Amino acid sequence: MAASTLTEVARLAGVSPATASRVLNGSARKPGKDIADRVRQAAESLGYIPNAQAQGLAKSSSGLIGLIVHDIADPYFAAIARGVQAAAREQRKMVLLATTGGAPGEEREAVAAFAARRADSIVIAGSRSCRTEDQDDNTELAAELDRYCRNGGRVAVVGHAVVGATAAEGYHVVAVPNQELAGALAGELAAGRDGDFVIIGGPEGLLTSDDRIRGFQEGLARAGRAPAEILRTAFNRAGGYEAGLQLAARIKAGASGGGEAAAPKLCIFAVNDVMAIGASAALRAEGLRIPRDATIAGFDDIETLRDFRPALSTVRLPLEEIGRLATRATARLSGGNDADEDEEQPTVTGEVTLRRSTEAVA
Amino acid sequence: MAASTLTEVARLAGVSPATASRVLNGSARKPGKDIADRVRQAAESLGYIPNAQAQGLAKSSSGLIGLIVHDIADPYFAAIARGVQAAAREQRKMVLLATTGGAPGEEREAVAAFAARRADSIVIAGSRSCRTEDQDDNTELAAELDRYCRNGGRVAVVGHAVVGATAAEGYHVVAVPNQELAGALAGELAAGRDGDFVIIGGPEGLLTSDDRIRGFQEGLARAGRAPAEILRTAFNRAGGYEAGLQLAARIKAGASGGGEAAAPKLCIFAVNDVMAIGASAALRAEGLRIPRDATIAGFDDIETLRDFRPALSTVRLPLEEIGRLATRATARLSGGNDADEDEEQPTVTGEVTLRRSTEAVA
DNA sequence: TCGTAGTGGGAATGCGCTTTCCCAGACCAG
DNA sequence: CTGGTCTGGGAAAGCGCATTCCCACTACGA
Repeated sequence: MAASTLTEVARLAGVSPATASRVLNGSARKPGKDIADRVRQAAESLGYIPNAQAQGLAKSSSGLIGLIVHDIADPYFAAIARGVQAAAREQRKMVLLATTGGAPGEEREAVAAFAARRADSIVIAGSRSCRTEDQDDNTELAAELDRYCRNGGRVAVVGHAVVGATAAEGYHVVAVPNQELAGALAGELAAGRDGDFVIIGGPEGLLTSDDRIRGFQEGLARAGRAPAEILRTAFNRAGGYEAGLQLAARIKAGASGGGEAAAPKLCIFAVNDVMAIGASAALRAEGLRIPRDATIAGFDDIETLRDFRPALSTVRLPLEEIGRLATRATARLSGGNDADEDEEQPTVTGEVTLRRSTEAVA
Repeated sequence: MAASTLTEVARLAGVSPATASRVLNGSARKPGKDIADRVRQAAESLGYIPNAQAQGLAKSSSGLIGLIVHDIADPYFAAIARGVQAAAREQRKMVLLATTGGAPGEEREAVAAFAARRADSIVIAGSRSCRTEDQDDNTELAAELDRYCRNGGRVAVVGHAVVGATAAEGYHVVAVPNQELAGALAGELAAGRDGDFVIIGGPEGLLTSDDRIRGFQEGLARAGRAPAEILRTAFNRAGGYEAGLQLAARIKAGASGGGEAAAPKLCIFAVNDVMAIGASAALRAEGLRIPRDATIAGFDDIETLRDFRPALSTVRLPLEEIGRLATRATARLSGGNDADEDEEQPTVTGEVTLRRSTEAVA
């Protein structure tokens, strides 16, 4: 038994398919009450479910929102996804998920797939990369997005514009003040502390990571501190762990080496919480304690990680809200005047959140 | 400029749409090489992207897999989602996401929406509920799923069959041995420990929670221990925290009250990791230490939570694998003989993982 | 030489729905 | 009573593609 069609419903109700369509799926024209009831009843008794594909074909709009993330199991993306999902529900749309591991090439494929499905809009989360090895893929990704926009699609990208994208119609960027916030964090950390700073960053060219690093250095400079050394590693827990091991060795060497009064403690800034947790685990595995032997801060304020001990100092980012904003941005139809559109853009703000992991121990 | 169509490509290449279709999208008939090249080139120059909606309409199959979870930001579901996504990619399909908060009513809506989109299959994750208040919704959900299956859809549900679902064709259940594993956990915890046990469980009627509770009690019984008291609370961190506060008060009362030799320590079993973490946080907030003042174990072995201190004893569940299995189960076409189908079903196993949080302190 | 199978391409139909266009009847003012 | 405007319903034309026929042509054996 195949799913029943509008035509069948119409026949059962004794009306034309046109009328059935008008009553079952919103239309400007409202058929008479008695007829409407008949149709609705027929639909009910047949268990009619409109074929969204056909509807999409006919109306050329699918009710789909494409979401591109690196990894849906990463709590950072999961939080954003929750926001996207919530906003999608507001718009009575469904979200199509694509995970790419962050590779621009796969992102391009995902965009193409979304375009093929005629997704009404696309939300791209996840750090943009401008590494030279990604250059070609980025160009293609930009071209694909461009085409998608020209064909009427709306896209929102979290953080940074896709490298090389020409600011087409319908292209939104939800700016995240990574740099400013990292600077503020550095400022607060620098106050009343005299040890050196070390940054555990992602691979060079990852825009989010680079912004946070740059901002942190700027903040340090403003506080009259020397720039921090930068350790490059993978942008995930494993990377943080690895860097943490290096630092642990260094700290232990410093502690045993210097007979002088307690060498000023190292303050570690990992460019995201997950890396910070990895680094903490490494330090702990090496027998070091936080904040006694070193202090550490992250970025993002991942919800799942808030129960960690020592509580991680970090920068709170309204991840879910970001997802929501991005999604909403793609929803604004070209109805209003363009000027308005730019004004209304709500802006994302974060908040430096100092916790135990960077406290001075008595 | 609208997206270009197959017809346009065909015209540019100087062939019929039929031929263009045959070369661009796999067909049994392979047109001649020269023609194929011409078509491909035309498609390339036009930036042709096939309209998946139209394809779906014509072939009546969408290349979509629907995934239903309670909350995508919950690491449990995020992990499963990752597996589903991976399996979907194997099948060259995309995943459509729906979050329901666990309400059967919303799950029904999601199934209907997936059916409307003609999703090829649906994967339902998340604990089934058999609370009386959900009874009606469950019935409707079951009916909806039934209809979906009858219309050729395949569905896989993680853990338990939807209450009231008639085992239709194409309905798979990925069994998770919650009960057995909880029993094993209880057994291992009971060995060499004499304090009382307390279970922090979800609301009565949540099947997953109930299974784990039942299994744990059985395990306790096998070990010759009295059944544990059960605290019912919300199936999330907040619930765990709340229960933790209660227990903390109780522990403190017991400690101060009894002048006798150290009252045997309480061992807490929270039916999932997130709740366990919540409970731990509550205990800590009340000045109690784990495992010194009480021991605690969870269930799931959520990846993000593994760096927690004290490391949480738990039962490792291959969440990602579960998502993958569920998705693959829906992929098996009715090609093979049915007998085979049942044999091959790979089975999910977990592993009791004792860590610091349940160690006996010296 | 003719007949037949086989090959490769095109015309046409339909997937299920929306929407424009058309038409019959109702209703009102003149 | 007639001409006009609404109103509400139906017919039909797509939306973009897959696919079933059908046909022209070639190749081959008899």
